[in-house]
Amino acid sequence: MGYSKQRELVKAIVASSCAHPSATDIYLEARKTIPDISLGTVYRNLSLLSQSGEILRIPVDKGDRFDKTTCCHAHFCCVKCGRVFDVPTDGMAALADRICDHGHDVKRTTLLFEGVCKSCAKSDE
Amino acid sequence: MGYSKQRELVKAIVASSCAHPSATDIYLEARKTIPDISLGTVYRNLSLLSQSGEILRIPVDKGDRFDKTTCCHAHFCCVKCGRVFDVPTDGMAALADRICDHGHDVKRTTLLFEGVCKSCAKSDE
DNA sequence: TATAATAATAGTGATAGTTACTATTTTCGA
DNA sequence: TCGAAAATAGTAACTATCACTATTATTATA
Repeated sequence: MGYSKQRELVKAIVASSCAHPSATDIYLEARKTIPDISLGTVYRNLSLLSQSGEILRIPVDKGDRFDKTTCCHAHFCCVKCGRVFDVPTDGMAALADRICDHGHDVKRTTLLFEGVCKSCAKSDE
Repeated sequence: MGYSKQRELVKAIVASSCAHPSATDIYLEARKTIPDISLGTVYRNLSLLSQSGEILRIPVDKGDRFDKTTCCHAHFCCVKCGRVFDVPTDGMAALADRICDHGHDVKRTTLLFEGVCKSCAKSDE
């Protein structure tokens, strides 16, 4: 994997965001810096970066979301507003180990909780 | 939700399968019994059945998969052959409880491991 | 049982997220 | 500096899923 300012930008946007942006979010943000960046380039780089482990792909109901890779954590996604929250957790590594004991090779772990977040529940009343 | 033989069939197919079939898998299987069942009907019933908790929807990389057991367990998906394995686990409910303590309302929990399964790793050598 | 209201269907078309393709441009080593 | 390799922009294609509509099946009721 060589260098391109587009890939650096995509990585920087994911790294600086706490909102778990979608590919389209990242595309729109990237266009502020490189106006003619193409959506395909954003998708390709998101795939490359998540394959190499530099960012994390979160498979949510409608389209994927992306996260900077910090330590192992889970996500909570509100089915109403679509926001994704981080959930610190431990014990997941132990579970993955158990699968590896069976001869499988775990490359990626996704723990996702979905429901209605506090503020959406409030605005429902 | 009333009755329809199409919905019964979709439910029966999911209930009798251990392979975590996709919507298309279920559609193809259903056509053996009801040749003119439509793909839209399969999708609609899969949505209805998973909403009512009669079956479980598993969001995998490419398209969703469905499972008969709705009791809490995780999945391991092989990125090579696409097969989905069940992973029994406990402690997930405790995690969901912790999120609820923050005022959120957890409706669905997805714990997905991805990697290369034993037999795919073997056939790689 | 007959019938009217309701729900579900088949078939088709539309949508959205994502990937593939190609000609052009950029990167980077020699 | 030059040329091979990689990356890009732009567009088109693909796939999973959902929406729409006329028709058919189910169900409640008289």
